[in-house]
Amino acid sequence: MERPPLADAIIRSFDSYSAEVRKAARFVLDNPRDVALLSMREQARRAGVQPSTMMRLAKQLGFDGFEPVRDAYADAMRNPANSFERKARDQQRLQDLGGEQALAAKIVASVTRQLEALSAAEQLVRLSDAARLLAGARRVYCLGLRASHPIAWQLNYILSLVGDRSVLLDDLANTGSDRIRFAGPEDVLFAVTVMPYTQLTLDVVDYAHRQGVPVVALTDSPVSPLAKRATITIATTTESPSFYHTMTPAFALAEILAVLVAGQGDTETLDALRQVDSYHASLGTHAAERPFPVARPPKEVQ
Amino acid sequence: MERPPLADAIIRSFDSYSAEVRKAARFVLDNPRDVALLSMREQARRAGVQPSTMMRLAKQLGFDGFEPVRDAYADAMRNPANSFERKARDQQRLQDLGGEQALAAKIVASVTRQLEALSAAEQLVRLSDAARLLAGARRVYCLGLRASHPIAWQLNYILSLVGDRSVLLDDLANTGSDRIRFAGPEDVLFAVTVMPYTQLTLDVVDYAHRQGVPVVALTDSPVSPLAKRATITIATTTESPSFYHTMTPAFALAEILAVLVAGQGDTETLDALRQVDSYHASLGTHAAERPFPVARPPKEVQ
DNA sequence: GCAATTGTGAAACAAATGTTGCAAGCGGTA
DNA sequence: TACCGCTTGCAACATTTGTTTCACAATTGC
Repeated sequence: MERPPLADAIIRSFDSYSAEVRKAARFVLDNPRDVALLSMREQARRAGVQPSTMMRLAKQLGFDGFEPVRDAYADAMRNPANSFERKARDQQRLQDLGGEQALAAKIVASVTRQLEALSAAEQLVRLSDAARLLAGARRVYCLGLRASHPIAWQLNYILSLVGDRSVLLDDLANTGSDRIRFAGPEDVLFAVTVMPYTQLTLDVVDYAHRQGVPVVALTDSPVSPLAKRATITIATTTESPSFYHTMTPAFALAEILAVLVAGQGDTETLDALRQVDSYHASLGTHAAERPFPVARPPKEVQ
Repeated sequence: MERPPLADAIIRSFDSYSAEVRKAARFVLDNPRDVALLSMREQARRAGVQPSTMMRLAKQLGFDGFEPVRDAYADAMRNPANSFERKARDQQRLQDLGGEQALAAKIVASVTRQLEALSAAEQLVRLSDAARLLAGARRVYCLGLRASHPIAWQLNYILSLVGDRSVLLDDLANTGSDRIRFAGPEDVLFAVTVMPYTQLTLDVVDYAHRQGVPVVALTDSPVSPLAKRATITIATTTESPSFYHTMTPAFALAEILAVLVAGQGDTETLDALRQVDSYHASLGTHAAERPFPVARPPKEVQ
């Protein structure tokens, strides 16, 4: 299914839909396969919408009911964008369209391969060990400077959603890491740096290590200078076909780690999320479209 | 669906089936797609067989009923790339792992699949279009708040390595986006937000749009509120098996986009990188692990 | 050739499906 | 305030679904 049947039509008239119908349309756009594979009611459920709304969407698209819509999507799935054929064609197009898109595709391929490798057994063990360590900590100090900033920030952000134990060691006026002074053996320092290693990060980790603070290191090698000081080292790759190394695998790891740590909280996590939700609701932080990040009933949280 | 789920099992025991069940099995083998897309009764009709016979086939295959069979085929259709074999293997491994590691593995798998999708032809076209637009801009304003911060930050960071045209619209004291006042039609605003959309981001984009500033939007749907104001919309997914949506695909996109933009600079980019290198060398930002100054052309800079 | 076993078709079931109609809710207008 | 049109959720509808049951037919072994 290269281009889902009604995608264009939906996008074109999306603005004229009502709020609920939009939710339905969103679902259809995002999950074209499920339109054919799931019952309408099930789709309504997942889209967070009444079955009647799916009907309304179908009718607004000019159909008698939802079944014809399903049929359209089923047809599209029957003659598959023959993955073989299509890949060949895509490859061909890359050749034609020159270096830029080819480079982008190469990077995607490279990063994808690196991500896949993250599900190696030992990685998972490391991750869950690290999660347990972080979950048990009084406070979690997050440190990632320069290129590693997004990674540390992301961990701190997600942890901050579900509690107040996380501290981001970053600030204006070069005072970011000062708060590490208050860390002790019952805390944990989460530190990120990859080659070329940021000196300040190493220094702070060194200090924390001497103070007996356990360290979870996210870095690019088990023999990186960070790893030496770390209680647990999570290693990832940063290779990229371009001039700039990629931080995407590290970012993914931090995200997963954060989710695992939050998951250890269980009910407290859910409470905190609900609280975050109502907080932002009363502040009007978000454009009103759907409740906070809990996209679906959070039954998968553990 | 390279290899239909139960093909092997069916072929293996085909001979032991009765005449009617064989008809059913034959149909399943010949029309694997229809197994997922049609109702069981309809399949029975087409196979020239009673519904009960389909049931019997399912039970002979070791299932409780026909629905699980359908599910198996539906799963196979959802990610055509993943061969059945591989999925089975992954599934097996998940069983062996604890809930926590299983969740981690699931997230990795999900994100990997989403990343793969980024190399679709239209995505690449969008990316390179966006890159061209950004490369031609006088200034590039980067805006991403809350969960989208790492994405905007990353683009700004990489662009800052190779020039001084990038401005991050973020700051202390809620003054972050003020500088958008200076943007005009010869600049570009790069804005990121996903559901639930940050109101301030939408407002700023709105303002910039009215000022005639071209907008490159990185968001989660072609019908997101961001997309309406955007000159070019790059859409990505954020689904995750966990309670928190993933920003990893968006992060990867930003990284790639940044690299493409930097690549347009060519010689200037290389000059800038060399300069960055010597700058950090003289400040001692990085731990000297690598021979310094860089012997080879500096293709990797932090 | 008969009994026992197996395979088959038809009818019946509850559950789930697609669809419809209606009343309550909402925001804007007179 | 009363009214309007539009949107939304709910309950009900007739079908259709997957599944079970059972009587009958076919096949088998003796």
